[in-house]
Amino acid sequence: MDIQLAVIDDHDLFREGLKLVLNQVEGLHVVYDTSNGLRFLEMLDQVPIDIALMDIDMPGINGIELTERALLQKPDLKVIAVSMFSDTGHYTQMIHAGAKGFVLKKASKFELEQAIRAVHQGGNYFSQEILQKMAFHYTNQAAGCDQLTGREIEIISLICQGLTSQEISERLHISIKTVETHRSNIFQKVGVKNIVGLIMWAIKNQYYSVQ
Amino acid sequence: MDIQLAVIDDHDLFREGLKLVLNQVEGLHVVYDTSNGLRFLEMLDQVPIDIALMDIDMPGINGIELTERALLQKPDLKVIAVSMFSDTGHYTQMIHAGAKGFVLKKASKFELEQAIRAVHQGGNYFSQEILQKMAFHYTNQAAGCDQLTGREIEIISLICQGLTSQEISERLHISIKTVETHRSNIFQKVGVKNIVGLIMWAIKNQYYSVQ
DNA sequence: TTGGTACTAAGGGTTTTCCCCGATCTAAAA
DNA sequence: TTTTAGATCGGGGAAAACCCTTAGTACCAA
Repeated sequence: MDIQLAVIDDHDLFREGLKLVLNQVEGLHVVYDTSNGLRFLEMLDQVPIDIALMDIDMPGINGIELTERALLQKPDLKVIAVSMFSDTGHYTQMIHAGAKGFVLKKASKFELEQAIRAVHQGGNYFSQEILQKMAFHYTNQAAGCDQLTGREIEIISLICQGLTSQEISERLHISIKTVETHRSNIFQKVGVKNIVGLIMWAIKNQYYSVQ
Repeated sequence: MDIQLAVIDDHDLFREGLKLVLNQVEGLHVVYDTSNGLRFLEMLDQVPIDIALMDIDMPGINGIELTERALLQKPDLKVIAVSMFSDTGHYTQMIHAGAKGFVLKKASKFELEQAIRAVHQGGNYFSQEILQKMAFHYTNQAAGCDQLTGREIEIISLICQGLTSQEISERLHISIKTVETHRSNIFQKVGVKNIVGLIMWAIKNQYYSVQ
């Protein structure tokens, strides 16, 4: 019996190509594909799907929320994230949502096949780049505090508004050194190396909106 | 006679899929594909290629420099950018380099086919999203604000990607002092006081896309 | 009571940003 | 031919960002 796959990705060209690539592989079969996450949820009970290959950044409902809702609806579904980005914000949220694998879009078809087979047999698969970031965060961090604290989120917002550390310290009536400490902690947690990366991360993860 | 296509993209999965999708289309034939820009330049004289479908963001030599060098080597080659991003920095540089078309990776295969046929007949093709941004900038520049030069737009794009002035100077093979001068001029023209303001401005005015 | 987490703070360092200033070269435009 | 705009490069300096380490306090929960 073939492994029954679904592809959820709003990029038509990529989705179309992925379907062709995977159907060429012995033992794999793409039985459903869509650009629309909500439509996927509707079809989930009607089409027999083993593994869903899911993009994260999509308009409307994103891959993280979609994974959560899909697993609530069908707990034995397996989800593999197939994403453009390997940043911490993306993969931690995806893992937390219940994804069993994370493969980058720049992967080869062999790697993707490997991920599918591993997850189908009840295992996990994470691409090398993700594993390295995990290891980095694991070793460089005092165990597991991956989530941002309230104060940190507050400071992210102020940084995104263009305030300097000096200005933030005045606004919050704390020392500039405290602000700098928070800043460093945020960079580490989020996995970026400077303010530009932080802003991009914050916008991507909706910690800050541009409009 | 089929239209002979080449695909240059470092994302294996996407390139593989694109090849399959295009070869399904009547009258199109992918005769060469690679993830390596320099190898493409070597093959350019040996394989008969009408149109190159080129990614922009690639490790090593990027799509912009690659387009310039390919057109120098084979002036009758036609280049269509197939990019993830539709920001001004990307498409202005690509047009300047000599690309005849610009299609997003989230396009449908029908749109890509349309672009290929238009360019093959000596025309241009730019996706709707690009055209709208062009119009947006055209009208906004008519409304009086200082106009940015090509180099300045290029540098805005690199700043938004998180590169320091040092890194930008290395990427563009110019002095760090030159980068700093451009930076100051950009701040003055745009009317912001630091890098955070610039990034917010760039995103708001669609000089850079977050996703 | 002990341990973990969050928030606070500081020292002391390097790197980068940001802001002056002036300057040369080239190509296009007037 | 002269002017102008764009790109290039430099010195010097103040401010801000960034990095690493250590540490006190308060609070909550096991």
